[in-house]
Amino acid sequence: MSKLKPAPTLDDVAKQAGVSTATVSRCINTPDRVVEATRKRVQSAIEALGYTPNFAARVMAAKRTFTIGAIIPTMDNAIFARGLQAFQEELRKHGYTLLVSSSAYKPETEEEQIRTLVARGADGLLLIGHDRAPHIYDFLEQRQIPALVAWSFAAEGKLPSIGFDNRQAMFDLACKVIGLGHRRLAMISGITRGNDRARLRLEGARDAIRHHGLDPAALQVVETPYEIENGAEAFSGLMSQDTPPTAVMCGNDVLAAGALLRAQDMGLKVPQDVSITGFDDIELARLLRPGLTTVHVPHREMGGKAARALIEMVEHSTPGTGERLHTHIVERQSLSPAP
Amino acid sequence: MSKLKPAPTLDDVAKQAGVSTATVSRCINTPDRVVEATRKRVQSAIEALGYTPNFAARVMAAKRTFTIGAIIPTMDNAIFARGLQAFQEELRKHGYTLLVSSSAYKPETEEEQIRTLVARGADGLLLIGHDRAPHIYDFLEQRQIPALVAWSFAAEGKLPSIGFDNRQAMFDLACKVIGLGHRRLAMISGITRGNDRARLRLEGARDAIRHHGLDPAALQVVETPYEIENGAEAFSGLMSQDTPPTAVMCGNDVLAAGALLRAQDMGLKVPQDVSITGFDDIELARLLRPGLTTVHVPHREMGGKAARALIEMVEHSTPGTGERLHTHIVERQSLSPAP
DNA sequence: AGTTGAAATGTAAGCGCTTGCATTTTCCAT
DNA sequence: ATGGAAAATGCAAGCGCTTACATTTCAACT
Repeated sequence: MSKLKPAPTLDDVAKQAGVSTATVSRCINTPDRVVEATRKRVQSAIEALGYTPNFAARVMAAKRTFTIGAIIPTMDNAIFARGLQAFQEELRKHGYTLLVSSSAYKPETEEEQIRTLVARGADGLLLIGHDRAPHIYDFLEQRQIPALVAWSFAAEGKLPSIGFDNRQAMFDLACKVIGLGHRRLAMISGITRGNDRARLRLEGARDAIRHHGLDPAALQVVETPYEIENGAEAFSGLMSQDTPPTAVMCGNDVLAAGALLRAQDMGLKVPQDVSITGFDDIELARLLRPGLTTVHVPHREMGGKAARALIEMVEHSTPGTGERLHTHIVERQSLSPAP
Repeated sequence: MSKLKPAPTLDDVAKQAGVSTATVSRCINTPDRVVEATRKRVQSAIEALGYTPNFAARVMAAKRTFTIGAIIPTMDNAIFARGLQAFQEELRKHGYTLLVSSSAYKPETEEEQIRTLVARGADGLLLIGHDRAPHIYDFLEQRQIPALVAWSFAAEGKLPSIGFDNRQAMFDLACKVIGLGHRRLAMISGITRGNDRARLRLEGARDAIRHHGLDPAALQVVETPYEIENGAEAFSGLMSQDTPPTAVMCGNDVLAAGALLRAQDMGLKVPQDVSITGFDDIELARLLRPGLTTVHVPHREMGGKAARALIEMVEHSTPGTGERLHTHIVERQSLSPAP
């Protein structure tokens, strides 16, 4: 019944204001290049018509989207939530919009998402970690898409990175565990294939074993996807051996939460019977009982700095500079001296 | 130094394959309208060139984006994570991409995001809850943008909704609390302004008070934003009164987690000294100790159904049909009979 | 009043794709 | 072989915007 007016266009506004489309465009994009009186007239035309610029058309004409894409391994748990939130907030301050997608920890999916985001005209990309097929880096370079890695710092990476030293951080934590007298250790690691953060964390733990002159066999390792249930399963597998570990280090807080939960279900007291540690210091770590001893990662700082660095790359076509952020151990109650 | 080839276009592919651009376009969009041999030739040209269609151009020409926008109040905690994940997965199955943004619980921001998403050509919109300024509904209608509400069911809403009955659910929970003998009750509610979920949950609790013939003053109410710290603060405020409540119902699990944590810090035993309940049944509810008694919301089901309903609306221009989903109380350890 | 350069505005050419319509090719029944 | 309908392909007009370049307007000087 009702007439369907199509969305108003620049032309409609121009006509209504009695100016050319170029002037309307300038009013929107470079207001100072238009005289006051005209600007006002255009402004009221815009309001009268309820005009909103068509994004796709603008992109086509201007070759800029003011959009930054980010591909994170998962949205499901809180690991990336705070850092990404900070990233988005900083972007917003500079007039950029964030497009997020998740790769579900699958390299193929990540590649597809990268292509999608590039096709959508992302001015820049935020990627997590350094491990990915070389041809992806080639693609990015060929297309001249500024990209930055976060959550993992590597001075000599293909892309600049803003992150921390996963290996060193886990090394420090493992040293602390060993220093507390633990000699039968286990690590519940994330899947290391295609995931340098997981791999480096595991390496860091191994470094510590070596550093303290312990038998490499003193560290049992289980690899499993980052999910609560998997942490729980891995934990019970580990603890139902004849001589179970006295400390279980987890590749991240989610896995640790699963372990902790399962420990309680098994009637094991943490930390009296077994110590558990995490990594990331997500909010959950503070909420669990006992509180989780873990590695604190400066998520918000990382997100904010990554945003600024990426914008710098996009706007000035600079190669971009990385930065190594500091982590520290947060001691709560889940780690204590070996029994 | 290196030559910067611009991204290959349809024209390049057409030239390389020796066909017209129309044929290349058809190869991509309607492969069955192109003969086998041609299709192969085009396909290899695409691969040889590393061609990716330009999204903005496609949108301009086709007036379709295969993009659905969603505006959620927050990404910061897990309240919307699972439902949204399911929503996205279902969308993906049907070839749609999800664009998410968060309004930070601010109506003005929500409106801005709606406009942005529409400008970006979203084929449809997912909104949370029914409370918003009428002119937003007018805008959506005028622009003919299919939109659906989730997380709150209302048969007579301006937009179809796929959600549950917040009021009834909280009523049921409150009845259970009262049935356990609690007579001094408190509710830590989310901010009700512009948030029908929060408002209806509070109403439900009040309904229960009335239903059991209790003095309305038997229910103390504190309104505070949905953040852990606020839940904690509200809780200590409530408990440091002369005759504190014996049961504190929280507007959601995040608030409840804060309350629980603070209770422990205050040396209060839950549920012996005070009972605490939540709402939503996010993962956290299961991880806390004691486990949180809460209202289970079928997040994944809701997300999946919302996606299907919205796609239906988009593709067939139907008005869309809502659905009321069922919730149920999950009993864990944080609620027990009054002391 | 007449110049003149700067500021404001207008003109129009694309940006890369889809799609209605026109044209050519294919293939079958005759 | 051949006519003709159906299938395949080509042609070209936009989609709504930005921006280089052309033109007009304006104000400040002679």
